[in-house]
Amino acid sequence: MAAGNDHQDIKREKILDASHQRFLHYGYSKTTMNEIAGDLSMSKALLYYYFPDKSQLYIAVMRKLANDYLKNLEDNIDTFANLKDAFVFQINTNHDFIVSNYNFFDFFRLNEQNLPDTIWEIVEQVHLAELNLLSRAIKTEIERGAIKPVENPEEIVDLLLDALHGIKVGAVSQKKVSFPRKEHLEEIHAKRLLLIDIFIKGLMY
Amino acid sequence: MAAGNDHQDIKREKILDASHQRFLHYGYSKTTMNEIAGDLSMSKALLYYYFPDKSQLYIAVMRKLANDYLKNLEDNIDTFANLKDAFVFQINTNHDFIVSNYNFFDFFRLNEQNLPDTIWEIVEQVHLAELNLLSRAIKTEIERGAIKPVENPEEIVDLLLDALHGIKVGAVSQKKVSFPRKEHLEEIHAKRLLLIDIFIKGLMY
DNA sequence: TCCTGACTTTTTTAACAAAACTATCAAAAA
DNA sequence: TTTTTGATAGTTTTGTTAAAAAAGTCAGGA
Repeated sequence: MAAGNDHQDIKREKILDASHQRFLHYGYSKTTMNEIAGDLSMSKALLYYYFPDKSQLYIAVMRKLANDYLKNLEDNIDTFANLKDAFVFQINTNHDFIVSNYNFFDFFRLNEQNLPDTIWEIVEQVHLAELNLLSRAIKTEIERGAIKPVENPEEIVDLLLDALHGIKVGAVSQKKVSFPRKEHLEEIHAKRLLLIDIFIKGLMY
Repeated sequence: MAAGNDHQDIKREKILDASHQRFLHYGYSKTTMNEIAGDLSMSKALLYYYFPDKSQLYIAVMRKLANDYLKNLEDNIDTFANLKDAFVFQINTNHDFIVSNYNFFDFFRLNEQNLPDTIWEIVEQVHLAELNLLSRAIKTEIERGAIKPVENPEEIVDLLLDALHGIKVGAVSQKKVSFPRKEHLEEIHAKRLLLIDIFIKGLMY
């Protein structure tokens, strides 16, 4: 029983890896179940033995990425001496995450049709986790007496995350595109560091 | 000659008004030249006598809106005692402008296909004007000694405008939609005021 | 329990005709 | 000479349908 599940889990992982590669390079709608099965030298029907349908497979890949990202954040966010370092770590981690999975998220935008609705739940989940982690960091900093007490830390963090998310580069017309181009990521990252700097000072005494 | 041009200008204004109404209610691609002509009880061919084509007509409407908006900003932005009031005036003005032309801008988003490319020039123009006005406000405040000197005021204003633009409300999935829903505008406005407050404090000594 | 080939059902694509719309123009009206 | 229009040419969008591709199922084999 246990050995059987182990074997199943290993196979599931292999399927997730192969799917990840396909989705990363070609996106959801340009990846077929036959192609994934072909990469793994297995029949398409076997994919349906391990995953109920294509959308659930995609979601499973996404969930794995999200878990890795959150794990990284949770393991480190409490280790910093002050609020600014914690916030800087969050945007650095986020930046690295986006860079290494750029194509995956490039496809994962409004342009892509037929994306399963449930992915938004994962995004929501990640967002809530980030909100909690950073709110806790603010509360700690207030107790420490380093910044002014605020009635609602979650509100402040939500505001900051929105603001960070709004940072774009280039001309206005370029800013309208939903997902930033790869060559702009570094510049966006730099601007976010600047925003963090000003924002944190605004919270201080 | 002068009387002739006057008459032409009046007619052009009437066409712009009728077009504005149509574009406001139905958007660019769902408005036909026949409908505009019908509203004015004139032939479609006459529209082409006053405007070279449909896109130029749309752009003319847009330019008129932009000019009114900028005029309002330029006339008042220098009359404030401090930087915060100037910034608050900017977002209030912007808010009112969006509210009263909501449908126009609701259509004016990525969903709308076939929008003439040249409209981005107008958006860019408005953005640059805002950038200049607000940068000047910062410079004034620095001379006044109220905030810390910054090497590049334009950079700061650009950052703030991006951040303000990123402010959304509701769940993450809702935030993905390009243009905010009408019932969220007030909440967004409130959050922007909060962001301004923190941001300005971050610029102060 | 794990796996497959063959099969059914659903979705996407391509081609093309019909309809709607933009844009033009010669000529009439003012 | 300037302003206006009906008729019409040219282009884009829409609707239809058949073929191709892909998703998803299933009976049965190892």
